Amino acid sequence: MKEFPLLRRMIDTLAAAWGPQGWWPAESPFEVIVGAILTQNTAWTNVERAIANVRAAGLLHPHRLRAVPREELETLIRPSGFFRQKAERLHLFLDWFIARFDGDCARMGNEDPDLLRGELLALKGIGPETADAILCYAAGFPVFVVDAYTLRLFSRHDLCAADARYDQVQVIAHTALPRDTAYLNEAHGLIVQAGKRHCFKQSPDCAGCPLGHYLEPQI
DNA sequence: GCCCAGGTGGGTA
DNA sequence: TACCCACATGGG
Repeated sequence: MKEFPLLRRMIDTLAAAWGPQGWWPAESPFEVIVGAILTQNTAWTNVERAIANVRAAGLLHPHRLRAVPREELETLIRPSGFFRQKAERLHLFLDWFIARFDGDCARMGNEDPDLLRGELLALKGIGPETADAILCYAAGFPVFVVDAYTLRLFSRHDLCAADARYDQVQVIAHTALPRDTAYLNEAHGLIVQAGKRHCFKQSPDCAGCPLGHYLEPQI
């Protein structure tokens, strides 16, 4: 495996080339949470349609969204796919979120992040990526979010095995990168951007990619 | 028509 | 632990 400092250089290279990413794409911390659940194994364009429906119905608020009947919620989020599961998951999350924080994202920031992560993971439908997205982008904790792009990029650059598990990949990021919310926030956004541009594979798409020189054949 | 997308949970060996 | 599968829509 390559040395972890490579990762720091890769992120800084992308940051210099592309500038601030303004990740996560949402207008409020609560919208981050809704998006994090709806985007599970789903293209973001479909999530946007679903969130637009929720917003248009005036339901992009914890208490109001919890009060919506299940079938109505399913109809609103249908474009994001897996709509039956996701409607249940949203309601289960909201039960906890309202009981625990009265639906106030800012109050999550006062908790111990490790304990909060454990509570989130205990909820049906909240796995490690969704939990970490909530911790970083809705609660403001310095947590790196691992996703499919991250695994592809890291394994392509020999930072981890192709079948590495979530926590292993996260440890690499937490070891190599500053434990700073703004930095880790940006790092994930840059990796998503790199993933969308197919920087994780050698192909004509890589022409002009800032990471091009990291893609030289490794002897 | 076919493959894939910013995952997760449940079942089985 | 390590697979396998269901879950559903929309775009390329």
